[in-house]
Amino acid sequence: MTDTKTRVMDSAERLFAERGFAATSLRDITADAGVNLAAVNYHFGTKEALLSAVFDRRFGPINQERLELLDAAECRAEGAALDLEEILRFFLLPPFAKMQEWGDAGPNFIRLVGRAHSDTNEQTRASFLRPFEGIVSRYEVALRRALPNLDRAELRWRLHFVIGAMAHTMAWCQMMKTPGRRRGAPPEIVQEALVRFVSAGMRAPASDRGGETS
Amino acid sequence: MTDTKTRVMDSAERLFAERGFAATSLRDITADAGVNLAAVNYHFGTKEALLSAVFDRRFGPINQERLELLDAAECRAEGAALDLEEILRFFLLPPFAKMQEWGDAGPNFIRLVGRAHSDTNEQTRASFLRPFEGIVSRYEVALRRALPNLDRAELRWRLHFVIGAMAHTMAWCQMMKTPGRRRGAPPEIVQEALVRFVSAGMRAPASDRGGETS
DNA sequence: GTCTATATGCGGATAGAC
DNA sequence: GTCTATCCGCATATAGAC
Repeated sequence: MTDTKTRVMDSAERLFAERGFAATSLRDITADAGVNLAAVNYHFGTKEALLSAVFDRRFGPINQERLELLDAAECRAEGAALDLEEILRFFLLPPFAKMQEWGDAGPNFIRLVGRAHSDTNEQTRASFLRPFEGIVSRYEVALRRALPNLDRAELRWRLHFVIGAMAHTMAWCQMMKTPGRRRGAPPEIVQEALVRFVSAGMRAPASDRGGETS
Repeated sequence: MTDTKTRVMDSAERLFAERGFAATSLRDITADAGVNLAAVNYHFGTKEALLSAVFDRRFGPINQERLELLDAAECRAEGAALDLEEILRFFLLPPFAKMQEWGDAGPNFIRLVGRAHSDTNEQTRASFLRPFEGIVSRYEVALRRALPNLDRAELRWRLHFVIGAMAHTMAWCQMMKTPGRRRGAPPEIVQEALVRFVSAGMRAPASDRGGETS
């Protein structure tokens, strides 16, 4: 039996992902976790603080891996521009890699993050979107070096589309096959398909003025 | 002064898009609309029925246009396969075209739909996702004809990524410039960028086994 | 740290006058 | 069709015993 705090976070993670934050009551969570209602306020203070705790526990590690992979590769490259597909791989794959590391609890969090990407609430933005935007800026610089002929605004929009494809895949990650399920492709197949798709999208011929070719 | 029913739907549309369904109370809506609380139950019955009404009002026309554009083009082609980019244009552009037709109220609904794409609630699925899935199946057939060498499962996933890129762009459509705003690109620019991006993604070289080249 | 009990307010929905 | 007033349950959060 794991400890109360962890049990609450696990249940919250799953229920927030399935029903959304506002539609999930603390009673739903504590009933699911098999703990007392008052334990939530004792351990976390408020419902919003619980949401932040749920994000912080797993989103930090994902983003740290994103940064470390990029840093390490840039260090190895000694000033040369990185390969486009490599950069996209570093950006896209950590969520799915961690999902598999985390076992049964992984998909819950990944779904939650997938949905959070289209969330405009101020509470979600604070604990989720703000740190993510730092990552995006960092990758935007790397991508600009890999695609030096692509118009800056166009690159920003394409990065936006990359995030959309990734977020949607995360939100519906239950469509991927895990060892126990019948339907759906294994995560590795989907990940590779995603990388191929967005790599080609980033390299698309540009509009009439200002061209990127290869 | 427009009629009460319309005012309620307009406010609901905006607030559902901004805060989400569960986080928006009927009191928020009626206060924003400047109508009496009881009017909601008189005109719509329940809060869920109001949500359905909000979807039905605008999502039907969008999907009808998607179908009509595809039908008309297939009719003109007289049995020949359509061009990939043309198909994607028919699928992707109606939401944005309608958004601009609808003026100030347009972006609210488009954001709502963008968020709904990653919603797994049963209530949202019923009034939104089910009809959409019919459209997707129809387009999947057309795409398979345009990309006959692409593996079927791979095509499904790529269509999934297309939807993700589109949904994310819809959810953040306030980033596009409308006549009165300073920042952001005009919608036409973004739409074209999206079409170019996903067209290239769909045509990406396939994995080792089973290839699609041009 | 964990429980019971409860304060306090907001939620959707309705009754019934006009 | 529109209003006021209200029912009633559920929400978050807390007090205080153990």
